[in-house]
Amino acid sequence: MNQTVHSSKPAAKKALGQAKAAPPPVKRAVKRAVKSAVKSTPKPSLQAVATSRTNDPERTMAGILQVATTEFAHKGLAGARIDEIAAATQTSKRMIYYYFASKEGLYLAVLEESYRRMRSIESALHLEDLPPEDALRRLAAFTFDHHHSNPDFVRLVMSENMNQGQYLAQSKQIQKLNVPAISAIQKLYERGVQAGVFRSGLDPIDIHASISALTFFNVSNQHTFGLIFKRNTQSPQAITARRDSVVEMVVRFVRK
Amino acid sequence: MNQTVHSSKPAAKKALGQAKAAPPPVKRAVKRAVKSAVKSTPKPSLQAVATSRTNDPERTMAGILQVATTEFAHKGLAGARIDEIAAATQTSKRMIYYYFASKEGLYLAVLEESYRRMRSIESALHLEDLPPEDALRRLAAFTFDHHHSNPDFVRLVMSENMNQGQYLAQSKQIQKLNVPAISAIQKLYERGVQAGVFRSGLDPIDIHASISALTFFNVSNQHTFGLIFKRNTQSPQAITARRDSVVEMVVRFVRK
DNA sequence: TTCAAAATTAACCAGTTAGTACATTTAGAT
DNA sequence: ATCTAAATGTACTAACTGGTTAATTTTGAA
Repeated sequence: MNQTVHSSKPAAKKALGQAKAAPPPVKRAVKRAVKSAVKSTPKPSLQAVATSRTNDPERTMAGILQVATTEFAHKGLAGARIDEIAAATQTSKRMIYYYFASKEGLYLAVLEESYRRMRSIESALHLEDLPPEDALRRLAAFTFDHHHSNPDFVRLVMSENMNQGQYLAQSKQIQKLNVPAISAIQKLYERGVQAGVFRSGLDPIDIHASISALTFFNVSNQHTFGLIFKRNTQSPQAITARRDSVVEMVVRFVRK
Repeated sequence: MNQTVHSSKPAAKKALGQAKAAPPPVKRAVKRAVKSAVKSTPKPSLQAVATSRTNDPERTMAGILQVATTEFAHKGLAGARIDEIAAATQTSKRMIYYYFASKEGLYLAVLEESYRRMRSIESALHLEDLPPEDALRRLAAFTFDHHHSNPDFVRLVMSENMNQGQYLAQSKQIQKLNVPAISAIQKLYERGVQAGVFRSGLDPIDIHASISALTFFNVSNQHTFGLIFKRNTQSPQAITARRDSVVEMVVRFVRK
């Protein structure tokens, strides 16, 4: 008869396979939260609080996402523990399942949120205002710093590659976000070619791949690399030197 | 009284912290196996086999390691399942613990074995026979192919970086292996500088880092990258183009 | 031939972990 | 003021999972 979609244990595995475990409550809650954010959000004063509960779905979800991001970034999907996420939250495990339906659902939400945040930061670089080579240097240096100061994002991407991209593949959202990133470098490159400072015939995506590779690896493989070559790859000097080297490499690659 | 080193549950956590879970049986078994490999290895003929057991510790261990390598490479340390490894083996779960003491012990053994195998392949490149730039091209192209055709190794390294290198840090063995790798590129680079074709003042380890980054990323991030840029990064043409680009990038970086 | 150590098997176990049932409280709409 | 849906807390569970116990068979050496 009318069960709640599925009966007992196989729930998680189903969600995994279907990518459609997204619970209705989520959207409604978000909508409401936006509203409440507009209207002066009457939070109880610290004094008045004693034993009463405060419903704040937006904050609850945001809190869960924040904690979960750290957990998944540090331990990966398989290594992360829902109980530990719940414990580090202001709320309970029940709420995680209420909003995100499953461990996989939460992981996907974390992935989406992280990608979204990263791309939104990337936007305001104003490469158009600079001469092509300067713009390229700036882009490379910025990407380097970007990865370096967002290790959790890097680790989430590593984790997702361990998962063979199966969760990213489920998210239409994320895949839309990344088209603008490439158009920036494309315009920059074409500008350089027309100015006669860049050699022609290169593929913007290939250039982007190289920049990503050089800057991503610096964070993603810091542990094994540092260990094997007995070198502190994370000292300020090492970081600066490495960034200069990466920028130089990228520029020399496209320069005529 | 005389227990087998440790008594009940904390065994795994101990192995993790101490790096000294290596069970005595291992070395003895290896020694013996070498011997038996010399003396015509009396394996039972296929016909004669029926219900009797055959002791072959070397093969048992090798089989476990092989299966475990695949499992850990695909699912990482946390995602891997001892039961699944055991099931895919000719032998039983008990044997895994007999030889490797714990999940972590097995993981470390896999890591060591993989690093060892990779480095031993890298040896015979004969870069000395080529002019510096050709040698550099060859080294870069080889490294690219090497990573591309050993995705399991790449994934193990990714996994270990997710673990923040804590298992690699336990292995003296592995850390010794990697010094020769850098001396090759160092000699090559110095040769190029003296020949006047490479610019001076570069750091061989930095060059190595760039080569590794460009070639490693191509495998490690193939899933997320391909998905986001809607590009098949693994077609033969794409691979060839990418390799050419990487080689060109490296050469242009060091060239005068 | 005997015998002890090494190798192996099969059944078992206790802690962990994702997920749930159920009861309760909050809050906006009428 | 009332009422209903959304939000939340507590306690629970079934399955999984790393690891073990105890008994058995092989094997090489004396």
